[in-house]
Amino acid sequence: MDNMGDWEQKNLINELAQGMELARQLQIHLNVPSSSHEAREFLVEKILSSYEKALSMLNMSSSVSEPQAIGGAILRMSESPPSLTGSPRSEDSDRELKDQEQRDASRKRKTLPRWTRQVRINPGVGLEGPLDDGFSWRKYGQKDILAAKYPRGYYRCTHRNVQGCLATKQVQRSDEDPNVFEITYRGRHTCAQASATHTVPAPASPEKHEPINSRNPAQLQSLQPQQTQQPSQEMLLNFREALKVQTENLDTVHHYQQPFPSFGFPTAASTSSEKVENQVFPDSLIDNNFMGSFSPSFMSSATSGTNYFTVSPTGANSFGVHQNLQTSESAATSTKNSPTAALNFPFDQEFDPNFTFGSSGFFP
DNA sequence: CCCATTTGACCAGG
DNA sequence: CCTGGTCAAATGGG
Repeated sequence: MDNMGDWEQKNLINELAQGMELARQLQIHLNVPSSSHEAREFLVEKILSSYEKALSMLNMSSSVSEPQAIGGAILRMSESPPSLTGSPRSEDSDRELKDQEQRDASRKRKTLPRWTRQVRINPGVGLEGPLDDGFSWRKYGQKDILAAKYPRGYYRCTHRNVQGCLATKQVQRSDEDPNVFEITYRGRHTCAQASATHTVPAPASPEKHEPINSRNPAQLQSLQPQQTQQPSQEMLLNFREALKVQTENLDTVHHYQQPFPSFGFPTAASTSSEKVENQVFPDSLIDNNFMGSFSPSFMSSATSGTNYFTVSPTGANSFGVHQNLQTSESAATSTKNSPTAALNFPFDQEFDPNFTFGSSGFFP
């Protein structure tokens, strides 16, 4: 970051500023009922592409010099250059012909977007679990990967059967830095994750209701024909989570210190986005359109900083996400006999610092 | 009793 | 043939 040329930085700022401007426009559009779908869609597209550009700039400048040194952020699209762990594509095993839908899906899968996020957890303290992104995942497999010290965990969206949500993620602990997890997401969530605040008129299914305190970051961009899927979803989700916390705090305490100490939103809200959210953005809006949860001040501060996410046990706990939290927590704390679970520290595994990643296909 | 995780087998692509 | 990804029966926790 420091080594980013000014011109580059300028471009970046430019891009972000534009994104902000577009977001503002979108905001206006959203408040005008007569605004057309197309117009909104269009704006969203532009905003997304704007962020995409900005991100790629960041990635370029950071990866050229220090791949992940700064623990920086690193969202990568599949098209982007190699460098990432030699995890090639290879996918699509449409053996799941159970649904004809899934067939289409499997076909789609080839084109499914894939992006990787590196998450650094807080060392030291035992608990590392909550690499939680707000979605509930269900583990469906684990595999030892050649040339990788740690096994890779496979997760799919919990609501896959019910809603046909094809989102998937893989969690791979980094070889060199055990505090870093590479999480590869595949596909976008189409499920109306919990928080049936409104949405699905599902007849009060006797399901286990998430003990969600207030309401879970509703991740429902579902019915949107978004073909171009991007990491944005992921990021924005995090932003919203942060925002959510702010909102809550604003309700009660008007002076939040650090809702999430090491969550990677250091100077965020430096401008203290005060009541902006609640007023400017109606609830429904926030739930339905993730863009809506952007307050200019928050966005600018958040995006200008590093966009990597460090997870701290306590910090994430306060987010009130459970499913995942529970599982990972139990795995990490109660230390099961098997070295698995999303983010369980395989302390019980061999731990030889075999830093010779040069031998494997890590580097050409 | 229900449901998520575990774990070895299975499958398809390279 | 090897490897990564997924399935599904068994397992265990709540």
